[in-house]
Amino acid sequence: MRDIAIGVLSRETGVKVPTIRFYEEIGLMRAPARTGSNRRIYGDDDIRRLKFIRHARDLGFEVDDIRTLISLTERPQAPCAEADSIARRHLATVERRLAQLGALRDELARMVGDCCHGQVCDCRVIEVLADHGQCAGGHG
Amino acid sequence: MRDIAIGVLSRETGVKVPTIRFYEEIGLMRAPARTGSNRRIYGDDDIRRLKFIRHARDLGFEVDDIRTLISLTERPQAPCAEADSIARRHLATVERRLAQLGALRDELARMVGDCCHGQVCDCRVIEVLADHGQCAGGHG
DNA sequence: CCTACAATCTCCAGCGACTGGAGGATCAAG
DNA sequence: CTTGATCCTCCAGTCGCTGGAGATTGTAGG
Repeated sequence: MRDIAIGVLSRETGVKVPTIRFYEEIGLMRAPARTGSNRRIYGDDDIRRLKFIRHARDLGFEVDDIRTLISLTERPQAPCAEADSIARRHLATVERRLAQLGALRDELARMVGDCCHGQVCDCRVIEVLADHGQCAGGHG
Repeated sequence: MRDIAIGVLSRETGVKVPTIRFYEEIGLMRAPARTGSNRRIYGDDDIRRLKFIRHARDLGFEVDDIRTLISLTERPQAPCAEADSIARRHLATVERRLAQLGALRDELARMVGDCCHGQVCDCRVIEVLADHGQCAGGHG
């Protein structure tokens, strides 16, 4: 078990130092041991854990979900139904966002494409924004 | 010009009352006239403006961009190049997000699909999250 | 006219997920 | 011994809202 300083942990995981401390504060990372001069000492476990957290965040999982996922990794005999359902729920969210974003892109593309590059008073961009009726968008 | 109370404005635009006040605070909505008893009085212009704001927010434009777009609508003779460039920039952002989210969906779908619904120790969801190498994800 | 109750007002704290600065202590290298 | 990097804690700010407290005002019914 190497002794890893927070800066090294940061470099190895790509998570900024203040963010690591923040993760400790909110209980995603456990409070590590300290040196005599009060500096945090991490080990390889912490690198793994932080990479897990970071990866999950990159995938857009919320902190609460990550907390659950981590507690699952600590009970490896537990059925994985819960992990599965978190992932499924998240997948559904992502697919919803994807659909919304696709519609949004189409609308933006149309706005930009139709713009005759003249004056604002004739600008499709402004017009589309001003007239809600032109768009099929939901939101949420 | 009807006299419209903030609650009516809220109902007509789908923007919550505190949000309207917030928009006033940050200068998206102008400060309206008041009644003798200090209540905000809006007009039809304000409905239009708030709908514009809401629509732009729904489309994911940031408040700063909306501020610019609004100031453009108030100079209708100005060339629309700026509105166009804001929309283009936003379109590019949306397309980037869309691509990322697509990759994310694929990864999540794979995670969920590969999960054998057994124990956590064999769970693909957990495994994929733990092993960053398995994923092609960038982030930002 | 009185009573409810709804709507409004201001102020301010909180959300999520960080980010970064101030001001001080400590460490490693030259 | 000095320099500069790193670390510490604390706290305020980011963005775009959201909602509660506590006071006031408007409106409808009895």
